[in-house]
This record gives sequence, C-alpha cells and structure tokens, in this order.
Amino acid sequence: MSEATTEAGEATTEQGAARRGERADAARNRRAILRATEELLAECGAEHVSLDRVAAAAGVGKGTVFRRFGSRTGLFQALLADRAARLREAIDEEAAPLGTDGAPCERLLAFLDALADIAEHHLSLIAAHERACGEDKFDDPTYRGWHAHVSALVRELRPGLDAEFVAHMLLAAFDGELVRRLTADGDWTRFRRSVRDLADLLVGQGK
Amino acid sequence: MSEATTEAGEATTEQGAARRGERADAARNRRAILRATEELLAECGAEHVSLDRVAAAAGVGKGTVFRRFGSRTGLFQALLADRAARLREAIDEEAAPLGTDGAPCERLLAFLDALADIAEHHLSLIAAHERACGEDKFDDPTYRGWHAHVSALVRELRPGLDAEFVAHMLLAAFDGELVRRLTADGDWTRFRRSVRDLADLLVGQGK
DNA sequence: GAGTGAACCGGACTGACAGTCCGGTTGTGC
DNA sequence: GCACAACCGGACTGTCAGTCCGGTTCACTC
Repeated sequence: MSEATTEAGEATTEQGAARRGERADAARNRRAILRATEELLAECGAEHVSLDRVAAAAGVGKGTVFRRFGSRTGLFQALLADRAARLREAIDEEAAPLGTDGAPCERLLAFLDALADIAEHHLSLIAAHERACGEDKFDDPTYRGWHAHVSALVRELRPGLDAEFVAHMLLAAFDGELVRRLTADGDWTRFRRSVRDLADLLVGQGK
Repeated sequence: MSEATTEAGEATTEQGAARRGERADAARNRRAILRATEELLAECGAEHVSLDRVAAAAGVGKGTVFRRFGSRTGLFQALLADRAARLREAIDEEAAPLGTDGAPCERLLAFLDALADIAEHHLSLIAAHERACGEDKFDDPTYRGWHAHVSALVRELRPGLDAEFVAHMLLAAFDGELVRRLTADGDWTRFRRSVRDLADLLVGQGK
C-alpha cells in the first residue's frame, strides 16, 4: 500500500536502511531481488517462483541471490520479516490498541486482525514462506516473535491454559494454504470474524 | 503394533486385500514399497526419503513406484490412508466411544485422542505426508474425511460456530512439525491434555 | 504343461531446481 | 588516482520427481 510496502527492503531499520558498510551496488541488488520476488509471487503461484527466475527478473546473477540471502528459505524469511516490520514495531511501542498501552484482550484481537491484514495483502508470500521454511517454520524469527507475543498475552489473560500451545493454535489460523481456501470466495469478513470468535472462545471472558 | 500395522497394505479393504484383478507380483511389490517407505521414514527424517531410495529399499525399479502410486504425493497419501483405516472404520461403526452410539462430545474427544495415537506412532509419516501434499493437503481424502467428521460433531455441539473453521483448527493441532516440537521431550501426556483442553474450550459446556 | 497376450517390471533418461565456485569487475577508503 | 577488498554473475554440480519403452512374467486356455 504505502511506499514502504511496495519499495521492497525499505520498511525496517534492520532490513532496509543502508546497512553498515554495505556497498551501493549491493544495496541496489538486494532491493531489486526483494522486489522481483514479490512481483513473481503475485504473478505466478507461490510454488512457481524458482531462484533462477528471481535472479533473472531482478537482473542479477544467481550467485548474488545466494550471497545476499543464503538460501531460498532465507530469501522468503527476509521478505516476510520486511513485510511484518511495521506490525513488529507497533506491538513494541505504546500506542493502543496494538502497543503496550492497550488491554491484553484488546491487544490480542488487534494483533490477530493485523495478521489478517498481512495475510490479505501477502498471501502468496506467506504460503511461499511456509513451504520454503519447511520444518524450520517454527524457528523463523518472524514466527517466533509472533508466537512470543501471543503466548505472553494468553498467559496474562488465562493463566490456567497452556499458553504456548494456544498461541500456536491461534497462529495456525493463518496457515497460507488454509487461508487461501477459506477466503477463496473473496469474503475476508467471514475469516476475520471466525478468527475473532476463536480468540474469544480461547481467552475470552468465558468462565 | 498389531500385524496389520507392520504388514503394510494389509489393513484395509481398499488398500490391502488383493484388489480385483491385481497380479500377484504387483500386489507383492505394492506391499514391499509401502513397507520400505515406512522403514525409511522411521530411519531417516521425513525429508530424506526420496523415491529412488524407496525403490531401492523395496527392491523394485523406480517406474514401479510411480505406476503403483502415481506420484510422491500419492505414495504418502496411500500410506497415511492405510494407517488411518482402522480409525476410519471405528467412526463409521456403532460402538462407542468413537462410533455413532457415542454422545457427540464423547465422540469428538475420543477421535482427537485416536489421532494423537496415530501421531505418536506415525509422526514421520504425518510430516512427510504434509510436505508431499503441499498445497493439496486439504484435498487429501484422509484429511477431508477427518475434517468432515469433526465438522459434523462441532456443528451438533455448537450450532452457533463456524464449524468448518473450528474443525480445521482442531486438526491443526496435529501438524506434524508442531507435534514433533511439542513432544520433543517425549511427554505425550501434556500434548494430549492440551488438545483436550482446546476441544473443551471450543465446544465444551462453557456458555 | 505348452502357448499367448496383456499386465507388469525396472533402469536409463529428462528437465528443473537449489546451491557452489571462481575469474572478472566495481566501488570505496586512502 | 590508486589498490584492494567486496562484490558480481553465470557456468557447473548433485539431486530429485517424474517419463518411457524394450524386455519379462504372470494368469488363463486348451
């Protein structure tokens, strides 16, 4: 949406703004690769994006992609981290409803709704990220951050529950392929309501 | 466990017992392939099982594997269907707690516990199946069967909920990689309790 | 128990892809 | 303007899913 969303690699301090000592050509290529990846994800399905194609679309060699991101997994992790950067900042700041000033329940619902936003705009990325990470999905920094956040809120709201497990379940609602099916008809309202109802049942005032 | 569990391909009417017109050598190879797949899954991780290795371990050519099962996906689908056959039968019969004689809530909890049994004994298979199916996971006959069953029970127990969504969430607890992490310490009791608590919150007497 | 044809076998082959490597190039600090 | 470290890119490798077809084996008949 905003320029930070389309201008790959510019949204976060860590990912975007010129890194210490990074050469100009390196920074330029990094941005080109992220942008090309996103475009290919939007055009083709998440699974038809090979690194050869990414490199070609970005106008760089394959070696460059690997030097920048280490692996296919690393590329999608970096891209997801970039797209999730604003959310990351929002939950660390104070401003309600996402930030530390909000009430736990309000924060949780706002966070899940923000995830739905990300899913709505970057569904292919989420799907590609899951596939690329494979068994390491739960080790991905972005996922871990989300899980830690949700766990903490659940723990606060319902001390009796297995907060870590419940947090995984809430995040499971955003499985890329599942979301794609649930919203295949374009009805994101229903999905958002289902997620909110789920959260209500799990940590709401019930009991 | 039982002979039907170790003797791959013998557990179900559809998968095992000599199919109409199937030649003896074909049946023998089918069994050998399923058994070899399971052994490799147990030995190596779910992701180091290539079809070349399966074919070699089964003592057949690669072409045979593909003629039997169509694709990598088909192989793991067939193996999972085979391992889930007893559960499938149990929920279609009458005997409580799984069958139609049981109360809905009792049936649901028993079903989830039975899934935990399968997960405990065939975790690598579940993980391999998920990866192999990829975006088609939700189209897999076994998953669809489980989902239909859970959906129906949820609909009966809590008409107000989005039963299909809730059913997906309950089944999400059995994601292979997630289960592997949650039970990495060998404590399956905790996992089972968490799943039961989850079900209680979602469809229990609350409200 | 020999003959016959259809079903089946298996391994060589293809195409695609992730990841590596190194000779050549470019940017940056002095 | 110079020197060298950092960076570039495309050719190369190894692996894997899936295909293909000449040769073999089974089941059925007489």
